[in-house]
Amino acid sequence: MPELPEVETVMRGLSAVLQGHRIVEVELRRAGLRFPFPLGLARRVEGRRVISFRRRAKYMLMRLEDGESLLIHLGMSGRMVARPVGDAAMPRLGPQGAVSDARGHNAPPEAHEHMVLVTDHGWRVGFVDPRRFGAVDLVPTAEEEGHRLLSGLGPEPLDDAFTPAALSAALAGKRTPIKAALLDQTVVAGLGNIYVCEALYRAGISPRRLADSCAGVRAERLVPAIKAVLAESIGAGGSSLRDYVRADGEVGRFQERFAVYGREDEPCPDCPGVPPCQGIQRIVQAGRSTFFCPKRQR
DNA sequence: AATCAGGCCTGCGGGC
DNA sequence: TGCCCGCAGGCCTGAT
Repeated sequence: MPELPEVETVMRGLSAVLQGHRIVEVELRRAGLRFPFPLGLARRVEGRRVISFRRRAKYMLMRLEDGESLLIHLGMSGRMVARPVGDAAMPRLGPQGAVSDARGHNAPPEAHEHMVLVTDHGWRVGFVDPRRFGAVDLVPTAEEEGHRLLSGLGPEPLDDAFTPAALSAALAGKRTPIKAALLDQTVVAGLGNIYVCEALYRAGISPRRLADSCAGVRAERLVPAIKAVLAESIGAGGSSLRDYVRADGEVGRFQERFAVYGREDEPCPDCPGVPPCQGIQRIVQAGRSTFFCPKRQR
């Protein structure tokens, strides 16, 4: 589910619930996810106050007092759910960070809720991840960037440092299709299958074009397209291909604005009617679906 | 060094 | 209605 805009939205939802509060208990329902939970996870988090949050690519970092950060990655199917303890209303933090249906606090735990943080202000925040491709780790706050999952990441696409020149340098010499290059987190960090498709569409670049040939003038179109689609999605609360609700009670709605993703055989929104384009095509690249308009994207 | 297929897991929707 | 198959938003590993 979660690419950069979704992780950003979830992180903001978590921040609204947790920042400034103390974790009084950590419940672990299994030994780990993609890899084992860090040694002493519960002991090292319990009793600590949550200082702040930040996001790096698709990773969330929850800074705790005493200098450690809880790193959370949602993988493909991860989401956060939050509910006040002992209250009739039971908000949930969906993939976008938040609140939905009501269940009694004695209701059985949600399926695949692998870790729960209980706070001193009476909230339970759970990490639900059916496919278990997610990850949890602890890292010294001063050494976050050196964590093995973060150290190799490329630039943040919304940072000023992510410029056409920087992207061109990263693409130069790459003999792989631009679609695959943009999914490479060392080139730019945080894009996934959906937003790569959408950004290439906006930039009018074929997903099959060699990455090397996108350095230069095409990067001048690609970088603003990437920034725009991410910023618009964050502004819409991310996209939800499943049901979920945010902390403010709104669902992420950006999926309604996808131009190409998941729209095989639908007309391309920007092609003029005559002669009609053949519509959005789906192809498979590196084992993943790519959606694009062959007429508009060259 | 760079690139790609395969694997990790479970759930869901479409077709029969 | 029910079963089976293909597919899914990420990322790491190993083979080439």
